[in-house]
Amino acid sequence: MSSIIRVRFAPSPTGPLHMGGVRTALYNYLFAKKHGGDFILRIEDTDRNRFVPGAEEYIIEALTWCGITPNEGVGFGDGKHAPYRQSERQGIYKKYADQLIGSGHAYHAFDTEEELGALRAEMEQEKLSFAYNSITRKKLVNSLTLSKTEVDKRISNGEHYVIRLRVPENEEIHVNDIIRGDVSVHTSQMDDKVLFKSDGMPTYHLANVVDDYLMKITHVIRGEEWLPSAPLHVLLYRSFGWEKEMPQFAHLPLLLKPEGNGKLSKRDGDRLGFPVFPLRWIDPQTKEESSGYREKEYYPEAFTNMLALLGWHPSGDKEIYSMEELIQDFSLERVNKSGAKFDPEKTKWFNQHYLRLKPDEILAEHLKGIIKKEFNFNDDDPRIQDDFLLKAIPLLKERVHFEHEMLEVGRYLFLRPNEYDQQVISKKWRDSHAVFFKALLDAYENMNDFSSASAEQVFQETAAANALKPGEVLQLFRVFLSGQAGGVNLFGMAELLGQQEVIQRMKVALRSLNAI
RNA sequence: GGCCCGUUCGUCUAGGGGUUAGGACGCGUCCCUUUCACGGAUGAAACACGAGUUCGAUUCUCGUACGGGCUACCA
Repeated sequence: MSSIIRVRFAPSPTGPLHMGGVRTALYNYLFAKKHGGDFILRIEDTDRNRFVPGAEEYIIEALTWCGITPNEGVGFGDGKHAPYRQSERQGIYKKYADQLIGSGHAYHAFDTEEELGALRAEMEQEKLSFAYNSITRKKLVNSLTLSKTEVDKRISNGEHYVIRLRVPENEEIHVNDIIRGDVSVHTSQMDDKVLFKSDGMPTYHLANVVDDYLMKITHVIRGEEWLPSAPLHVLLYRSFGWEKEMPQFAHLPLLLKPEGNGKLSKRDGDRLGFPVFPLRWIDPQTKEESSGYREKEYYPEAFTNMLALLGWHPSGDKEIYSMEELIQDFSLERVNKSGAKFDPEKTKWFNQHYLRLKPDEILAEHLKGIIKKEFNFNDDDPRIQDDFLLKAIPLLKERVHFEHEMLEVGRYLFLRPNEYDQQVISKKWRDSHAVFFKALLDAYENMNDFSSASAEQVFQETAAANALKPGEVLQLFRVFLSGQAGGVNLFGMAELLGQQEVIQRMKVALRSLNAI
């Protein structure tokens, strides 16, 4: 009786989703698709203080851009288990918290945040740490130390309270993790976590377990930062009597910053010069802008390919993976245990790879857009016509990692040079070369078929006729055409520019050298 | 501090009791190209340390070191 696989990605809308979150979503998605299961997007917005407007929309847009599309959940059509936003499920949780109180697995606690904070500070003074647990709960203000009438009175008086899990004494709690195997924690190390807050909202722990149960989640795939609270969740399933329905856990290794130590964070990206977010984000409060992979012209397939391999690896050497192939090959068993430092260089390499795979027609179309934006050419300008652009792309696409670099690298294909590389001129130019270039000009003017091959042939012949090795004048020719010492294939460029333009550019250059 | 998790080239990783420890990014050299890039070839570059088990450990076990995570009425 294999029930259908159901997984969920459950971010909280406290800001833009960062790439670590995207990877978690990706692994969930891959696992679900691999097994023909469901992938659900649930929004965990139980913390009203940290709610950030726009964050939920950002999450949906980011997943969509990456091609990681939930088939159920917020923003992706209603499913059987709607709503998928925890703030809209608020009425559900209290009942379950009360169930735990009824069965003796949880209790009311009246200690205020301030009181506990003071206690904590006090103990820290003496180098001790405070935990609300099986020892300290006996000395604090809760339904275990207060009489039933006192508790009822406080509650009916509207006094604020929280509901805490009553962690059993002296037990080993085991979590069977698909990636890490058996992980166990002794209950003496656990504290009586708050399940239900005094503002009427559940905490993550309660809401998460209840929703996963209600939504029939079979596998919880999430970041390693949740591993320490996994035993608590196991305890919750047990306390509810849901052990048979308990999902399997898989805790993913963290994404680490490229340099130094620690978890990859918002700050690293713009400091180190790469995005940590899939999409650009402008903080609604501070107006601070964080760059995104999409706006930096990374392709989503390059981004997801890179992300998939950061923590997971197939048994072979294959590295270029389409989403379909990832779904084919993915397995949680092959997810690594250790954290992975993110490498921006390799991400660029992935992008370069996918750029070369793009059809020239697409790149030409995009280049047209870039040029129009940059130069204000007329619509009928020959330099933005398809046939011209289509010939330019092969010259450019091999030398760039990103589309916008095509213009940076090949600016001179579209504009005449306004200055010439002086190093080349002073190193290579001899007044005696004027004879050769005048002859070349002449020869080019008289050509009928001006192609890359014929232009090169004529160049060679003219050089020979002038007793010159081509190498002596080739780079000068390049500088005359482009202004630059290096660049795209020289005679390919000549063919692209065309006979008349080549002649024009040569004349301008030779005049500036007083050679003609 | 306590608890939990981890540790193969600089980075991502494959491998797994006996291997010249493999690949990719990056870096170096050479070839191609009279440029640059692409491509091709090639080089440098790793099993954290110490015990134990074993004929033999990078691989298994235990410690140590180091790294990371968690330790809120945040997720």
